[in-house]
Formats: sequence, C-alpha cells, structure tokens
Amino acid sequence: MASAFAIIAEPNRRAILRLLVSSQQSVGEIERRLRMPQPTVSKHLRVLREAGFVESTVDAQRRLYRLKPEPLQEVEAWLAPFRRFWSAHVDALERHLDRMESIDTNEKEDKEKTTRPKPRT
Amino acid sequence: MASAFAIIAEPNRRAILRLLVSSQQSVGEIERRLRMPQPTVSKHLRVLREAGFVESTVDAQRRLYRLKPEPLQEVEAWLAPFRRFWSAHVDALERHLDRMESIDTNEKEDKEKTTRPKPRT
DNA sequence: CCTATATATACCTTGACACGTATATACCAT
DNA sequence: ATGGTATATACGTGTCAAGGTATATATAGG
Repeated sequence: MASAFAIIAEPNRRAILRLLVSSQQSVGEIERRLRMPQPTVSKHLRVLREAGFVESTVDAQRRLYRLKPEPLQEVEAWLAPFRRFWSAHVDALERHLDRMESIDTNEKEDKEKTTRPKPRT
Repeated sequence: MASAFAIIAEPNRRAILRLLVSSQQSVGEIERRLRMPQPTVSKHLRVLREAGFVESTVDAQRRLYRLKPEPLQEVEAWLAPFRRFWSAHVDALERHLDRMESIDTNEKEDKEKTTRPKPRT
C-alpha cells in the first residue's frame, strides 16, 4: 500500500484532488476540465480510491467522485513539526513561490556545480 | 526539476527531513541515526539540496546539513485549500451521525444527484 | 608525502509507474 | 435485443528513480 506522499507525487492526481475540493465530479467532468484522456482519469481515480483519497457513488452510468479527508490529513500531520521551524522564514516563501511560478516548466540539469565550500566557525 | 511532492515521496528523504527539524546534522550522524548506507544518504541529500530542502556548510571533513523552509512551505500552501474542506467534512459527519443516531442500525445507500451533468458536445 | 577519515559520485541493475491504444463492462433508451 | 453513452481495465512500452558496490575527491594529521 503506497503512502499518501507517493500518491500526491503525481501532478495529474493533485489536479484531480484540487478539482474535487469544490464539489464532487463525474469522471467525464474531470476529463473535460483537466483535458485528460478518459483512461488516464479512471486509472488515477482508481489509485486515489484505493489509497482512500476519494470515494464514489453511482449515478446512472456516471460515477461521482468526492474527497475523503484522511490521507491528506496524514500529510498535514507529517508537516506539522516543520511549522514551528519555518515560522521565522515567512517572507522567504513568497520569493520562492514567485520563482516557481516564473520557472514552472523549466527543466535544467546541472552537472556538479553544487555547493561552494565556505569555512564555518 | 522535480516538484517538492516528488521529493518527499521517498521515505528515506522524509526521515532525513524529520531528523533535521531538531538541528543540523552531519552526513555521518544521519547515516548512523537512520542506519542507512552512506552513499544512500549522500545521494538523497543531493536530491534534497538541489530541490532546495536543505543547505550545507563545511566543517573540516564534515558537511553539516540543515533545513530550508521554502519547499515544504510550498506543500503547505497546496494543502491549505483542503483544510476548509476538512472542517466542513467534520461538521457534515457530525450532522450525519446525529441523524443516524435516531435511525441507528439502518443500512444506508446514498443515491443523491446533486450535480446534474450536461451531455458532452 | 602518506594515511585515515568523511563525503561525493559513477556504473549497473531492477522495479515501479505513467501513458496510449484497444477493448471490456455497465447502464440507459428505443 | 440494439445501439449509445459512461467508465473501467488489459496490455505493451518507455522512462526514471532507487539501491548496491566500487571508487573518487577533499581534508586533517603525522
């Protein structure tokens, strides 16, 4: 059984979860809104369902999927101890998110220029 | 460039991050505390460093790694919209349990059709 | 310089997984 | 039953990441 973290590592699954925050959706609605092939949607929904992120009810031929809270609360719980730590660095987040927004789809692979050693103490 | 979610999908990396919450650690300390082979530690630290989760400073032959807040704050930011849903869900659950309290041992099959999807084009 | 210690990287193998295409199943209507 | 719609699954394929082992780099001390 995969951890909640592995489940939300997949961008399409995160998109589905975000979409379901507002309200439950049928597979077709998800497919249309996220412009994702139907088998892809169904397969990701299956993963999400088996991991407890969503549940479904039948409505004629449709299946309506909606969120279940537990797995994301597990992530939340893991994240909790870090909050004390980063409360001192709030302003740094906005700069970081701005950078992420502008870079976004950029894929850059750097060779070995990692950390410049600097004497400490 | 992998997203923060992909980075924390790996259990060993989450363990390293948890360990660094308390204070900065050298590679050897991480290796010993988590009982993880040294190349494994170094490789995960490299991934964490390139993703901005940690930074290092040199102390003689040692490298001391410490947390950086931004990527986990990004996760936190993504998680935020779900928190409203959780509280709503808890409320709904309580109302539901109140209803079930009077009905008690009834089997429940829900067939609500709240959203009526339109046929596709 | 030589050795020991601490950390990083290279190479290989293996397994997981995401995607596309095709097909199967379920349900409704005529 | 037939056809149409909605969703699920099976299969083949390519990619990518994690682990293990061996080795390379850096630094301290004699």
